[in-house]
Amino acid sequence: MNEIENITVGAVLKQIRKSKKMSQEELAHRSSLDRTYISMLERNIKQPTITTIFLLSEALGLKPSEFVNLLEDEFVGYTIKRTTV
Amino acid sequence: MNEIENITVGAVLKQIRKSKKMSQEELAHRSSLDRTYISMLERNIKQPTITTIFLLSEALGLKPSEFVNLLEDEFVGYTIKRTTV
DNA sequence: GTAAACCACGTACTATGGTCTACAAATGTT
DNA sequence: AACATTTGTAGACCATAGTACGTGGTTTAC
Repeated sequence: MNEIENITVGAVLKQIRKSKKMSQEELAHRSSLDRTYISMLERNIKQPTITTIFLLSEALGLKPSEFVNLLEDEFVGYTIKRTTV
Repeated sequence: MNEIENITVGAVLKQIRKSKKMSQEELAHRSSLDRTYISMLERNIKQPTITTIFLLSEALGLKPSEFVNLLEDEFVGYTIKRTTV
């Protein structure tokens, strides 16, 4: 079984944002988040809280559960192993 | 429009956990999270990251998107206002 | 009653979410 | 080429996610 430490949103976030032809700066403005933070999310350096998921989804025009559903598809077959046990 | 600062998972989390007749400690063990942290989530003192949502959903036997869908239903009509603008 | 399970709650601590400023490196446009 | 737009990246900073310890209070069962 494949193991990962965290759920990362970079691929999904970038894909949706590009499909909406939106820049990081525009997404940052619409979600009232920082542009450099959006960049970090897309490069999988940070992971968002549930509130940030809601903000991003709203700004991208889809439901948070739809966003999360795309994450599920990406991480099918993976289990999360906690490093700090 | 009703405004909130954060998405809180307390009500949904507690409801699902109780419906599965699971204690906080058992949920903590299954999700490899701390029991007192589960307690804080249920009392809306902390908000989880997306990884924690996945861990909790897995432990509770539902899909993360289903968990988030329940949150959506709870927060229909609410907008998130950022305090730290 | 008393034991045992469950949970609220406090405090202290480490790790990381998220902001902000600034600059470099791509990428696109003409 | 030159210019504008977009994105990567670093470093400092504050707020909070998450752990770990304890204590006390409530419920359920014997």
